[in-house]
Amino acid sequence: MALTIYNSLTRQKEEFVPVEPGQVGIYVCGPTVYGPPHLGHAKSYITFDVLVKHLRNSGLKVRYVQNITDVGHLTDDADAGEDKIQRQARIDQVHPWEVVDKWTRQYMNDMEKLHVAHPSFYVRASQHIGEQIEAVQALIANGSAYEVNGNVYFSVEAFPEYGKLSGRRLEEQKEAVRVESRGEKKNPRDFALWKKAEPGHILKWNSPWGEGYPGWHIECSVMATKYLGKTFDIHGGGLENKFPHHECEIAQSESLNHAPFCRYWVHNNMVTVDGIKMGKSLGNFKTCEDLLSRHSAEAIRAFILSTHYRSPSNYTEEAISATATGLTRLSQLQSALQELIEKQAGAGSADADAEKLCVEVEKKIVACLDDDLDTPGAIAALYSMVTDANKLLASSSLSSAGGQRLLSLIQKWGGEILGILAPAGKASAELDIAPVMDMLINLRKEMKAAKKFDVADSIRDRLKESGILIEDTKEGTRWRKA
RNA sequence: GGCGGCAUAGCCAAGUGGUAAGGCAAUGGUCUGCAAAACCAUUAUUCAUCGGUUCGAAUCCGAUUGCCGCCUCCA
Repeated sequence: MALTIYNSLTRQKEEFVPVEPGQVGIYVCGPTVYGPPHLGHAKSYITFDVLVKHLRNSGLKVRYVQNITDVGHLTDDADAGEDKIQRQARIDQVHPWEVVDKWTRQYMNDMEKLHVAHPSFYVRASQHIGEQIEAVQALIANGSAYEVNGNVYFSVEAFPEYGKLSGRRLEEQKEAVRVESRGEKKNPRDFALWKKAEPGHILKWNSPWGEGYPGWHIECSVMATKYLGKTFDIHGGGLENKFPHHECEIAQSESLNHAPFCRYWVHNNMVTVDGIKMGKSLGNFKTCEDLLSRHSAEAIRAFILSTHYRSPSNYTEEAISATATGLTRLSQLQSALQELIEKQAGAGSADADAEKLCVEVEKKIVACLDDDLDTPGAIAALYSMVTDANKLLASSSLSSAGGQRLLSLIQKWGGEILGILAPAGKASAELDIAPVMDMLINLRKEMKAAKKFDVADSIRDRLKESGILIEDTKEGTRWRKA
């Protein structure tokens, strides 16, 4: 069984074969750090988080590199516009590096809260200025680029395959672009490799062409090939980056290295809110911080992963709430299994069934993830396993060992890999309310014995109002947080 | 205008030629003093519409309608 993944470059699903057997190099476009991380970031990075975890679980050694774009870049790829970071710095009246630092930290914080594992390492555009300058020089030297007035442009006509990723034909594009936008470029589709710093521009570096800063696309080409090789396995990112960003990356890299840049292009789809594009100008974008204040990380992940990565996720409050409700079945099972394990139940006749169930479910989950990262399918497999596990549990013929087997399975896939199951028992570290709860539960038990059900119900109702649920079972009363 | 994607039950969502996964919501039942949780059962003769290919199509092809994204920064 091996991974099959949809390759945007060939527009079909392909069996994944790494350049180096047993090893995977993956590069994912990270955020430009000038504002709060939002649900769109979450979709992208949760997707690649699961991909990487799945690859590692499959026995592959993965080097996962993600960039942090901390060099401004213009709001407009033509010659107008302002550096995004600098603009934010002006608005906040701080130094650009303060903007960069603040949002880098926020990004990493949010990702950690969302159980998105750290990449193998992050790379920063600002720390690879030298390499970028060298790449631009080499491109000029081999005739792929030219300098005009301190700006350097890549000449798309020097790369006949330009457009192969996005399906845009250069000839068709020419007509569409208005002549007046051409400026000093030889071809209006030429894109900047190096920009001259206008007066007042703060984030700038010395270069053979004077003070300036690197163009938008060159950082990814340089950093990806530096750490992963001239031809590496997977390049990931959001769909909206397919053109022009990724198209330009291919043009630069392949003109420079004369080797295929990346074998598999993986693009995740977008997030909409109530059916409409999420965007700053529309004022409907959901930040991770805001979402995390109202929903668990597990619910957010489950919401994202319950839609295939190549389909758009439509955020509605109703949808994410329903997802969260569904998730309680999984955590209920986890608690029930832990209870069984603590009881140290002896050999059970259902253990063989549990083992069989685990083998089947794991096989199914792996098959789903291997099939172009079908996370909705994997979650469905996990859910139907919950029903079966509950049946085994209800049969009272499961031993602690059998319970442990089931528990390990849901913790591995639900917890570690998909990240939709919170580890149990981590709650209430601040204050141990267990003794208080014991007291209340005993009191309620006495009331029930005395047939004072109104009092017993009142205790239960009031606890519910405080966010604690009381459940009477044959083994006694238990409680949990709502 | 160019490029790409999507339309599956009240809602979310799989399905990649062999006769519609899973979740939420709802209803009935078992259990319970009553609940909760759990389990059982029911909920799409049908996959936007119209044609075509095929023994057979939600799945392939064509047309139509609607929605979304990209083409300017964006995950």
